[in-house]
Amino acid sequence: MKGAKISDLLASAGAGAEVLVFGWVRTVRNSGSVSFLQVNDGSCLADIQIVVEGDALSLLDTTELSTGCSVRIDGTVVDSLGKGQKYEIQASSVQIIGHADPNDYPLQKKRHTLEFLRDIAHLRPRTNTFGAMSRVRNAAAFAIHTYFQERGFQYIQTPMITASDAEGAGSMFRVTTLDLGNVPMKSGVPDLTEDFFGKSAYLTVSGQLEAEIFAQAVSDVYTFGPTFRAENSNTSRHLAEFWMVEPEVAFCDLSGLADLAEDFLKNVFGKVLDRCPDDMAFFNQWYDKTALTTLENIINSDFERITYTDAIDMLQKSGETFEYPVNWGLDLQSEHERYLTETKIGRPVVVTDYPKEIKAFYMRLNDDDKTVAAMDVLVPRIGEIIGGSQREERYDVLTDRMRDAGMEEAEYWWYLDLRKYGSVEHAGFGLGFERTVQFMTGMQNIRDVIPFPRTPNNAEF
RNA sequence: UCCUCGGUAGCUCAAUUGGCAGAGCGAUCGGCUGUUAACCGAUUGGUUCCAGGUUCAAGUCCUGGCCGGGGAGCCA
Repeated sequence: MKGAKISDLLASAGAGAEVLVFGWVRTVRNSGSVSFLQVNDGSCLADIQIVVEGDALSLLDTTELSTGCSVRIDGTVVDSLGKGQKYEIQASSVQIIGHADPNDYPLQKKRHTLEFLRDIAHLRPRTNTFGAMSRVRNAAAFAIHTYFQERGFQYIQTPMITASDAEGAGSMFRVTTLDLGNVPMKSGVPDLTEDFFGKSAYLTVSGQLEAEIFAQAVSDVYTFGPTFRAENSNTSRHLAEFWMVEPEVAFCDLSGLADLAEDFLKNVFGKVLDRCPDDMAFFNQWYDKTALTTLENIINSDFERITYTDAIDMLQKSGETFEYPVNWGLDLQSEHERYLTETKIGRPVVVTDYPKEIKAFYMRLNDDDKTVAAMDVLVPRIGEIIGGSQREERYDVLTDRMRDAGMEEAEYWWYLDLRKYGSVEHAGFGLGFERTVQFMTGMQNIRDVIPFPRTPNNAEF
């Protein structure tokens, strides 16, 4: 006999149904001849209350029952006599499956700090916060796939190991099978021809270049997978391993890409609100009182679109004093982005057409010869949630840009081939999945929106 | 990597000018006829992050290190 999910049981089973439930005990309350257990199985935020009395109680050693135990409950759904829940289960039997010694089980019947829970990442999914996080992440991932699948985008699995070491900014993790205690040397440097791939290999920082290959064959594609950055970043918004969504669209310009980004974000936010109302209400109550209204406002309003040049103008006329200078040609700092999206405009902003000097080589050069068709989607509190561009599809312009960037053309022969054979305009962006979840839930630290965060000096679990 | 704040009981925190290291929660035991982070009573709790130094005396001051929070840069 298979147990019922508590979520199904609370939603559909009426009083009188005989049920079997498996889960973990959250709290035990003993009161005279009756004991109350709250049991959670992770299917929903709510616990189900188990009432144990009479024969069921006399057969149970309540001193063995404690927070963290796994249990099997046989019983009947009844209308609750108490306040706080509609239904409860009148147990006919309670079996302890696995004990959790209360003397050393770390999770207590009280709130813990997020910092403490990070140290016990193997147990934190049993808390309300991380149960809710797991469900929201799941709903968001599903919404992302659904969004693209319903619009004819193909899901492309791009490689995690790459041999090109200049895909863009950012340090990469080296992948090697060489014995670090005994590296083969040749002319005083490591002989990488002895390594697994015969040359340097790294963990990918983006699936974009490979996604472009498929976009220029099957038109609309996206990737959704892990991405790695070896930067020594210690902030609430950075991870060494994170998940990135990268749509790449053929026959699409920057304006079309901005339309896609806006529609996509609104759609995903809407689906998560729809699918996880209890979890989102929980985050709204405990972590960010504005989370729900912010998301609803975004869904129902248009994103502001401004050029980089407009943004510089706004910042210079703002009357604000910034720590970093604002001048055309300089990149926007976090404080500038936050001023624009939080103070000046008050909703998501798409900033486009940045100076070519501060953006990547593959971004399409505009007719002014000074700017490129890049876009960043900025949202309050997080800053950049999406970075994207129309790609340079003109062979000569692209090779000029690569030369300016000091890149070796030969290493990108296949990327250049795409511009030689049936080249088309195309565009794509990268969305940080964890930043999206962080934004939706109002969680302050990105380490609390991924199951097992990888950051400098931390790869436990 | 830089700036800044912090590290005291299982957890969350207090400890005045350098002068006996504490509270709440948890846990344990007992009580309570339906509880909602149950409640009431008692008990239990310490390498004050580590290594040096100053001092009659260091949780507190000094030096070095480790770890964590917040901010910055890099970016998603």
